[in-house]
Amino acid sequence: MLTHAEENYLKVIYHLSQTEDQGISTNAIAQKIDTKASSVTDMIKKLKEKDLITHEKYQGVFITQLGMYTAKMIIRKHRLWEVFLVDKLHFNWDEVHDVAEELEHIKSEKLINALDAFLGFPKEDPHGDPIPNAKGEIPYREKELLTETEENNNYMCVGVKDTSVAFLQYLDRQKIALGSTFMVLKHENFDHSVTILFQENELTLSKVVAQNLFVKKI
Amino acid sequence: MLTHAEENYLKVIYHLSQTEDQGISTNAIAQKIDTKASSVTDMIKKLKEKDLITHEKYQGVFITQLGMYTAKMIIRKHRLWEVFLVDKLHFNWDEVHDVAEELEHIKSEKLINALDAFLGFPKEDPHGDPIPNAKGEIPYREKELLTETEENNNYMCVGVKDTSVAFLQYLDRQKIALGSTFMVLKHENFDHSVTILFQENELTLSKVVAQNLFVKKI
DNA sequence: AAATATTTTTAGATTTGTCTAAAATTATAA
DNA sequence: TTATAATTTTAGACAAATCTAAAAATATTT
Repeated sequence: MLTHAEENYLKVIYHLSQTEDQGISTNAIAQKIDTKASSVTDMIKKLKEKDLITHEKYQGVFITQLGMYTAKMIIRKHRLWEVFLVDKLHFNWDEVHDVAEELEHIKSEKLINALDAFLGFPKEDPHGDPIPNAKGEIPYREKELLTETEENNNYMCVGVKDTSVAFLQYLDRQKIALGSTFMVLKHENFDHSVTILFQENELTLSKVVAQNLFVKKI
Repeated sequence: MLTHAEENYLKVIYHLSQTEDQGISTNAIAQKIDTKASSVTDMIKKLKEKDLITHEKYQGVFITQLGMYTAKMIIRKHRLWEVFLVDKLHFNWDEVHDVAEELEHIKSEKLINALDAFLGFPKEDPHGDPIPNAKGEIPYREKELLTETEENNNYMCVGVKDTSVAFLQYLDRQKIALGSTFMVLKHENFDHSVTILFQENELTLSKVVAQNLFVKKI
């Protein structure tokens, strides 16, 4: 059984491992958890002791199979609770993160599987991120960044890379939500902005925005 | 902001205060929390510092107005989550306590009020205990113990005093649930058992059972 | 009312998770 | 390739919540 702190570290190590085939550095973890490197070193010892990660002094952290499965169960809980908050309690997608960070630590397999069924076995959370199933399998969904799209093709918005309140509220103001469809009109070479035809209007999205919107060709 | 431990102590002190107009003794708290008296003394200092209780050395604990309100908000959360588990996730009434003990510590006023609305502003939890509203008001419901009833009158089961798994499963086996109706046939003087006419059968309930069943005359 | 028992508090220790400051190691640069 | 910089670990400290053992206060009993 893991403490809340151990679960939070493990989740961060899992996410960092997704885009890193080297060992994860102590500093990288410290930065994500917003803590000091010395605290991370201490926690590394505890997670290693529980066979969730491997670690040699000064060599970075690798997550084990057990660690990956455990992390995916935490992520499963987080994302299912987010769906609950949005679908059932009518939270906005920018309001769910902090509450889900607390709810993800509730320890009851029966609870989370019953919640999954109650929600209709959703495949994605309110930000378009995939929800691991009870076995730890993560459903694949085709998607690409708006920056990678082709002009004069139609796309549907299927996810956000940045899930910050600021970005989500920006999208709300532009009336862009998951499921929104549009045509890509022009990739501007100069500033890498993307102009789309959305709800009968031309809308220009900056590079930063385009780099954080996942879309799918339709 | 309170820690989980502080909330658990406060809840226990609140419950003990309901049936005690003296100060609550250190030992009484220790017994309920299943901890040592010395640990209780330490925690008393913390709760006193936060103005949730008053306490003079060796004199027992009294809960303050702030303490009562705070405790009722925790109980509100506990009972609303129990309703959610039973009504929405189809938990049995004997399976909800431990999970609700965890869920009651989730800190979000918006969450708990949205949950209240989602559940249709229930007045009672799955054991018939009243749910404080957002202001801390506790709805009153007429009820008496089965031991106090009159022969040849009709009653409805409206709550349980003992919420242990053993008692709840016993009631399940007898097919007695909240809302069940029956006629009280006989109070047996010898052993204080109560015989009822329930679903066309005579059923004799022991003194222990009758002392823990809340009913209402219909 | 003094002796005994019980309750409560204090003192000091332990575990978890954090910190600062210093030491050890690795990486970078002149 | 040595000097410098950055990273990582260790050492020691602290707060929260717990414990045991002993001391202090209160309650009970003869």
